[in-house]
Amino acid sequence: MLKVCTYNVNSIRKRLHIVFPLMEKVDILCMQETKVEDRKFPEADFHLKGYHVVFSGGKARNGVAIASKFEPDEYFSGINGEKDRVIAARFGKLWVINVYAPQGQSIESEYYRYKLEFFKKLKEFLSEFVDFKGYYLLCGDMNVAPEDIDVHSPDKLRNHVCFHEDVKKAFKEIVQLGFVDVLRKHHPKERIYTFYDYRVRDAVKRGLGWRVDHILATEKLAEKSKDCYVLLEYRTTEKPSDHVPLVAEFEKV
Amino acid sequence: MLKVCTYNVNSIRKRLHIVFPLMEKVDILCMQETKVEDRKFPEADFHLKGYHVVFSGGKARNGVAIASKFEPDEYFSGINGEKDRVIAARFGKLWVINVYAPQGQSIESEYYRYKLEFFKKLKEFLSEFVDFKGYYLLCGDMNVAPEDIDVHSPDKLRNHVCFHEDVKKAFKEIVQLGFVDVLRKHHPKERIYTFYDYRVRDAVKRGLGWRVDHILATEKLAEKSKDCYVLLEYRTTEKPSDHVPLVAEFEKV
DNA sequence: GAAACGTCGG
DNA sequence: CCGACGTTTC
Repeated sequence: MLKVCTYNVNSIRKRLHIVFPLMEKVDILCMQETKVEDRKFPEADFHLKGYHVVFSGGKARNGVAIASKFEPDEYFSGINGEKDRVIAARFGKLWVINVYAPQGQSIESEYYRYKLEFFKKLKEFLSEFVDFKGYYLLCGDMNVAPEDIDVHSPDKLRNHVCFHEDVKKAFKEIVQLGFVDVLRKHHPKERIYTFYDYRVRDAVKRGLGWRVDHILATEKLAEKSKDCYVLLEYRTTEKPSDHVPLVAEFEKV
Repeated sequence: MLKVCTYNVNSIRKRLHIVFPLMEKVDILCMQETKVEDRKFPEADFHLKGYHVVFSGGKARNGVAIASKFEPDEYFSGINGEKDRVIAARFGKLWVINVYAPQGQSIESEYYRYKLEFFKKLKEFLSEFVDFKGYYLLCGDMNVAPEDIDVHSPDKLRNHVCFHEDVKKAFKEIVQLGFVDVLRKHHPKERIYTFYDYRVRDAVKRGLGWRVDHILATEKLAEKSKDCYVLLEYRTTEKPSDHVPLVAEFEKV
């Protein structure tokens, strides 16, 4: 069994106490918002624990990394001239593409236009790069809740940058290139959230969450998926990220 | 036996892991540089451990506090319109006056003039307030090393704001009002430091310290002093202050 | 070197 | 609320 996890760490340096216990449970960990320049990435800590890690980030914001129990055969980072939002690594026949999509701030803002542009560029990249007859995994913090079931109050949130029609459409176009939403394959109707905003008090207790982190697999790979679930305990330990790790299990490819 | 301690905590909120173990060893703890507004002072933590505490500070800088195992009979804070550099409490016949003197930045700076002015005002206050036939303790971070033996390199430091002639004179005038330097009573020739600057690497190991924290007693009280010593172990634990707690032991008054 | 704070961003 | 960072002070 192969376990792959996506987790927005909200600073890798402040989350090592969560990341290493998590690595004991999974084989490949895709991280977003590492918030660290490459030269300051805590690479040695991973090596000391016997893990491999590849990363790509800039100062203070964004940043992505993939940690793994086996060494990637190859990897690259960056699309569209930006190095801190996409990193991909190949493990044998499996390509793992890890994405941190822009949040977008507000519907009217420049950042939202940039977010929509990002999805357009990401779609172009994936159309080129992915062999939809192969084993490809697209995971990360997409900053999109695709359906009403994926947010706590859909009718109140239709103008939110992570739930607006335009961004849902942009995301859907990517899925429709040929991906399967692995969580929904196994839990089509369950309310499962991967993000509880720090700023809303007792968000977990009150169920005020979002499903914005995703694991998407090409069909051939999705056929091998056995389950997909969140690890909420990591959102409720000491000094948590405001995201929740999302795990998918696959038969070995 | 009564044990009184002076300790520049360099943020009370970041030093509770040191302050509470220290309180197990002493009866009265005078703290400087609490660096916290009164409304954010961690008063509840002291009460939870069964200690009394009085404090007076402003935002971010300075700030003084006195914690104790018995309740003070009375206390006040502030001299000269400044509330965050002096606090005093009476325990029966004993008055404890806790001071955080300005550092002074550099000999030429405005802050140094203010430092000299502070000592002048402090002297005036003490002349008025202290009954030199009674039991009074003046302790705190004075930011003055009174003699050559009190700094690691006297000849290199004659222009330092904590070792300049003018500030030594200002401090000496206060002592000569009628105080005894309790550490020097018991250890007249020993090199004992209470401060090792964070910025000098391996300062403790290399002996690059200063004696700028003091416990001064009126003569009647000094007669009852049994010993005075530093607790260097608290400068070498996890997350230390750059100062060292200084303890004086007295027969009960 | 370490602390508080203000600003920016999620 | 919780990050990173720049600034100020010691």
